[in-house]
Amino acid sequence: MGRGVKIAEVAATAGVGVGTVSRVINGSSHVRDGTRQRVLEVINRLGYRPSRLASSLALGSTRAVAVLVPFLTRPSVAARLNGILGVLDAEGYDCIVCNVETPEQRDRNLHNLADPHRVDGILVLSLPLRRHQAEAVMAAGVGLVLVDSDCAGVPRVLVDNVAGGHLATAHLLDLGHRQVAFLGDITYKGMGFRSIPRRLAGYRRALAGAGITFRPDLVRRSRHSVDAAAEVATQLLGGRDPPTAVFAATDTLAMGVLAAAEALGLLVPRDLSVVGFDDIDVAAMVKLSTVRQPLQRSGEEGARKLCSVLRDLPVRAMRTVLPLELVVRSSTAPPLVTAMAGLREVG
Amino acid sequence: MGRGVKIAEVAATAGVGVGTVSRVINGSSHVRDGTRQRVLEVINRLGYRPSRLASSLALGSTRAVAVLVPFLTRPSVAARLNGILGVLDAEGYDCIVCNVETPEQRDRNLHNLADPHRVDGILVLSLPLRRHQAEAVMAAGVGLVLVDSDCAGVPRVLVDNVAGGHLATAHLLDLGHRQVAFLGDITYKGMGFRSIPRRLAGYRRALAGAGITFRPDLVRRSRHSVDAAAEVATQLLGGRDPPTAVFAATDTLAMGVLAAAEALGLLVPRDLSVVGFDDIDVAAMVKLSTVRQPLQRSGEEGARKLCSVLRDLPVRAMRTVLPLELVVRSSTAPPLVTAMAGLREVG
DNA sequence: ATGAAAGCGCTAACAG
DNA sequence: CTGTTAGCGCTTTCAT
Repeated sequence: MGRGVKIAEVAATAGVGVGTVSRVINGSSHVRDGTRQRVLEVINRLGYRPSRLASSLALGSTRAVAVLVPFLTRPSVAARLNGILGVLDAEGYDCIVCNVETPEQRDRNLHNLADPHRVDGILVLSLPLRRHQAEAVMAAGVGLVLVDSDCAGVPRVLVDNVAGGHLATAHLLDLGHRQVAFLGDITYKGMGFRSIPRRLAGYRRALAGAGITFRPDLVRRSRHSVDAAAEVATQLLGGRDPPTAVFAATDTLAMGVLAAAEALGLLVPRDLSVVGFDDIDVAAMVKLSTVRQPLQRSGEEGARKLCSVLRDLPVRAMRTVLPLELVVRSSTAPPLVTAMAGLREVG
Repeated sequence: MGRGVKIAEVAATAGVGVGTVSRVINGSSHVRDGTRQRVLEVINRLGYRPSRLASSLALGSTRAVAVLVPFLTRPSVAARLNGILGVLDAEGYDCIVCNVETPEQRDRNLHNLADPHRVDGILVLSLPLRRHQAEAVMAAGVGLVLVDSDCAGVPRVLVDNVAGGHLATAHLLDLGHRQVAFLGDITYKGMGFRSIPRRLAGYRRALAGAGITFRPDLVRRSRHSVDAAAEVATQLLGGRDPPTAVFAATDTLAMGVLAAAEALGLLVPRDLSVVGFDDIDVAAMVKLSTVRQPLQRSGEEGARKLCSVLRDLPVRAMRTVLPLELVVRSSTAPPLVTAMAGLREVG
């Protein structure tokens, strides 16, 4: 054990040149077996460990990638990040995580991470990039891949949120609901998340497809927390001509709707149907019907894609669209009127 | 804009030496104002950006720290990590996140992260370290701080889990419960988390303090997921001589108990009281009484502590104990028998 | 105040 | 197969 043992010392002790030691370390085949043993022995005896910085500088690669994530504490984000870390670890990359909560943070990070020799690549989660930002990164020779976000010319993995919004809404419509509300989140000034507006588009499309006129008063927004959603939902459900069903753009928002319903004494799904989006862990717990998207897998695919980029391998698909799936649990049912009509018919 | 502009080119263009350019970049005061302007102008014109690796190597510091986290997707972990990232970002450190799910991963990471010039410091979350591991890291000149984990001689921030377990149990006992169960998680082979065993110790101490004999059959374990906990809780509650209350060692486990109760048709808190631990976001949502620990803050304190270590500042406290607080919501109430006795008295 | 030069520790091309 | 040497790009004495 020795502090600060350098390759030269190992070479000298083993009676070889530094080149040979380097070859041994990096598993080059062009080293006689005896020599290798001797070097290895000295390395162990001296407790030598190569300097990461030095080898990275010589190699011209940091063997690290950064991931830009908005709101790390959201379960959906953590799930994606989990997938990313898994493959990056397996591929031997360090993963620098940058939590982003404001547009300034996003831009600052995006800029700084493009510094020479800072990271080999960047994975951006959910945050839409402007063309020039993406180009700046790539022009700097830094690999770039987007997850849950879109930008032409940049490798990306995403889901069809319009289809997802349609899926959720159509489920409610098929059940017989005619007053279906939409609960989205407020636009985080400047962050420009695109997923939720797209889900809203899907909602409108489904309505139109069913010949139902869009009621702007049934579209609400709240901050992205259970409490905030509950508050907004309380107003919505307590107002005049309330909906019999609501499509909440994320499971977290749906939780708020559920809480509001309970507080108002509404039984779900008897008095109110609710469908969410994402299928985070708690969704199953509260038996929420929801649109499931492969969160962890999106992270894995994105990370794999980045690894390809970094190895200069051809990216298999510039744009990978992951499947969405409606998971029906017990937060959705036909509206009371329909159910009663059914009874009447039967009777 | 130029790809690969190096400091020498800037120096040449500005008609100065590289030393001067370096001084300008790093804000050294010993540069004439005119010179500084000229250099700055050239830097901008050429689009020069210093190489992170090169400066780090010269400086002998990576300006990066690693954080070892077990099970990133657990809400409590994400909350802590969020706190860590916040202060590290503010302090200008990159944060490499290493997710750890097995003892081998933990040991491998701990070993590799101690490579020279890999990171300046390591923050370990919840994972207990053996003395020799901690010493190896520190001996390698890498800063080390523990969060939610204990190890003499290492700066750390934690809570008193024994006291927490006592707090939760005493609350139930004070309510009049006499059959109080404990639900912990299975020992993750080799990971050796210590928090939950300590909470169990607090539970036993509270029982003893109330003169109640410990019933081993009331102590159960499950994997750390809502589903698994629900399964175990179902057996517990459906068995002979079931408890009237359960202290679940984490909120996630408590969720399982709640789910099991509902499935069995037990009303909470009328037929069963439940108290959890952590106070993660969902706890409020399901109105779970719980022992709150400052999750995000623990991360912040830990990160701050690490920053002190890295700056060779004296660490204010080797061992910071954060406060615990009982949050009573509506998952706890007196047991039915007691409530009825009370009624009788009144009547 | 500023230029020249010696590292920081390793990799890789080149010669042998 | 292996030793030597020239970088990788920046910081920092040490002179001037």
